[in-house]
Amino acid sequence: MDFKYETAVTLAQVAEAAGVGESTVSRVLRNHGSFSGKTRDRVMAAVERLGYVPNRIAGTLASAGSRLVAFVVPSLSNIVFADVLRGASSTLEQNQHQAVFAVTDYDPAREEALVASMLAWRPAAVMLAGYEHTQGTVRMLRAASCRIVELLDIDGVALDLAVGFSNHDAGCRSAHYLLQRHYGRIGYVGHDLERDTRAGKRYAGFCETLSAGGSPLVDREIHAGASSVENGRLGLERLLTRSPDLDAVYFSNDDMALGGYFHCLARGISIPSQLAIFGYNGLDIGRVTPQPFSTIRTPRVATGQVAAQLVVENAPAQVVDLGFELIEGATA
Amino acid sequence: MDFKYETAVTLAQVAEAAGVGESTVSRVLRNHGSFSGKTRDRVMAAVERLGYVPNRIAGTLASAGSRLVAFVVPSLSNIVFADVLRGASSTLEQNQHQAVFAVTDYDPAREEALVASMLAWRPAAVMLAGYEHTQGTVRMLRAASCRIVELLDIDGVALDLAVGFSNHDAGCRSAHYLLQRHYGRIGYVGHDLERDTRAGKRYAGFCETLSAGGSPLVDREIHAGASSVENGRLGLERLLTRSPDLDAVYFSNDDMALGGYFHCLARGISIPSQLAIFGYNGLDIGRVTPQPFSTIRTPRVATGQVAAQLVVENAPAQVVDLGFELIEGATA
DNA sequence: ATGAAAGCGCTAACAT
DNA sequence: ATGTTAGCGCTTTCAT
Repeated sequence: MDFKYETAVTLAQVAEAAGVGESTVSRVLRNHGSFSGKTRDRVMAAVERLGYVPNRIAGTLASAGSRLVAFVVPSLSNIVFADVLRGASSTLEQNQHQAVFAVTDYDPAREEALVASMLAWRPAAVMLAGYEHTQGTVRMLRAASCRIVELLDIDGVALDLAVGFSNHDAGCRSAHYLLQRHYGRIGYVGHDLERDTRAGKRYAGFCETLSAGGSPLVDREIHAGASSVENGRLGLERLLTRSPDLDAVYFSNDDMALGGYFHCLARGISIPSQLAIFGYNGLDIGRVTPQPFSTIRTPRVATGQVAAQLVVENAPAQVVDLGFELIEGATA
Repeated sequence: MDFKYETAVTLAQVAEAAGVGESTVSRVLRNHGSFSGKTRDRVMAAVERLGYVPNRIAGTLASAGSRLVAFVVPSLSNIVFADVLRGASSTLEQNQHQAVFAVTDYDPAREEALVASMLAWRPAAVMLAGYEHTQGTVRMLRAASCRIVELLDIDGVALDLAVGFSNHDAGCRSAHYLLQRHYGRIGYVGHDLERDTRAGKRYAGFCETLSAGGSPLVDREIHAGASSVENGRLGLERLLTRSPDLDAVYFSNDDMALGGYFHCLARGISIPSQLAIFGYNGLDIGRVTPQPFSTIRTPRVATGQVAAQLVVENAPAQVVDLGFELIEGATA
């Protein structure tokens, strides 16, 4: 079977059908410049009749102004990035921009390759997660004439725009909370901190605050792989095998914490009396568990929205701190 | 502060710097046609020196062959679509294609608008969820000279390519399983079936099989909103208030089922002896709960991969049934 | 208010 | 093996 590669209707054909010049059609379609109501009607009629769909490839090339926004995110399965994309995509749509994306799997080298390939589309902006990029990535981005937005992190020096919150502070706040509640033998269960540098920053802040408070971290279990509910469960199991006398555990995020929570349920460990659990992200699921999670809620959708807004209005370089909110649940 | 809108380096500049013609540079860059090793080195050196990044906008316009693939998905927060995108995006990348996306929020009218806007990029293919589209959407897609891929559903007539599995059959299989296990008073908890038509097909198949088996559905609770863990919990609570004597409940998917599971945990309802729970999707999280979920695992990532592969190789129109797998967990 | 014509940066014949 | 030359389908001056 063969496919209909009928050449699409072009603006020139519309112009001819409407009996006007090409530029007139262009003006009418973009509602820019002047034209009479009569011509507009004629043009629109022709557009309708022929089923004309403007070719943005050509339009972009001619006007040198791209309406593409490139997202280079570590993962799509991670609800965090899905939320950011969702927030951004509605704002972008409303402003006639298009989202293009690529997934790095938390690999900086892949990020570099993907940024290169994205830049070939001459996007209006490139959106990245966090501050940790290869030299090559930074060089390319600097050389490109597009906006750069670093998302979900503000602990560092921004290349251009940055929208998010301080992961380091989030770690500190979590530690404060636990100390305040008189937990004293605290452990940590996390995933690959080298790759997820934002989790690394939270961990660092958490440990600093614990130490400053006189109750340094007792033990930790760090899984080399990605964050997941399963790894959280496994991590807590291992941690408790080594250090059964912990009274609280900080998880690298809510997914991991949920795994820990399941482990406790399965083993009959009562929460929080025997063991307190503290997470990060404030996922919806943590509000539906039999005991709502103690965690930190991050403004993920808002991060996407604000980032998109700044790009759309071509705002000056700046760092926007959206903050976060500590949720006092029932698990710690 | 102002931004560096330095005009980017063009192929012509590279050609000049390398002392060769434009087409030679083009050939070298695309590794197509013939050129000497010497010239290749000269060209590559110039590319490197100038930091040249090819402009795909121009390239696409000139070659009339787009390497964009447009995804119009109902939701990104739903892990199902994130998985499909993930599967597709790696395959696409390997073949120098780019994914563009837009989110419909399960609204057919938005789908139509977004398809129109996507078509303006002259994509090589448009990927959609399922078969239910507005007349306008179908007309536009038919008129466009691009491949159309309908994902995650094969219960219907495909426009061009379709990759997925039968949701209707999945519903039937689930019912069979429950009947076989001698559950007899069966209920259903679901979300908006009008919008999520695939869930609707499962529901239909499920009910048919139950009736045929002599144990028609006893009661159902359908939440008007989207699927979520919270709505699953709420739904089960309501259902049990009305029909406390059910012995099994089928959920529209694992997210909803997880909510139901949490409800049981919170209320001390023992699973599966007091109440059996059956889900759909086979999410990872369902394997980590204290009792692994009884559910149906769907090939989401594979759906994305296969769809991308077919597009890349411009395969003839066809329907690919990837099937599904029933997982005998501990909840039913 | 409208049309003509010159590009935008590249690819793809067609020469040589 | 390499250069020359038309476009691709628009937008954008610049006339009129």
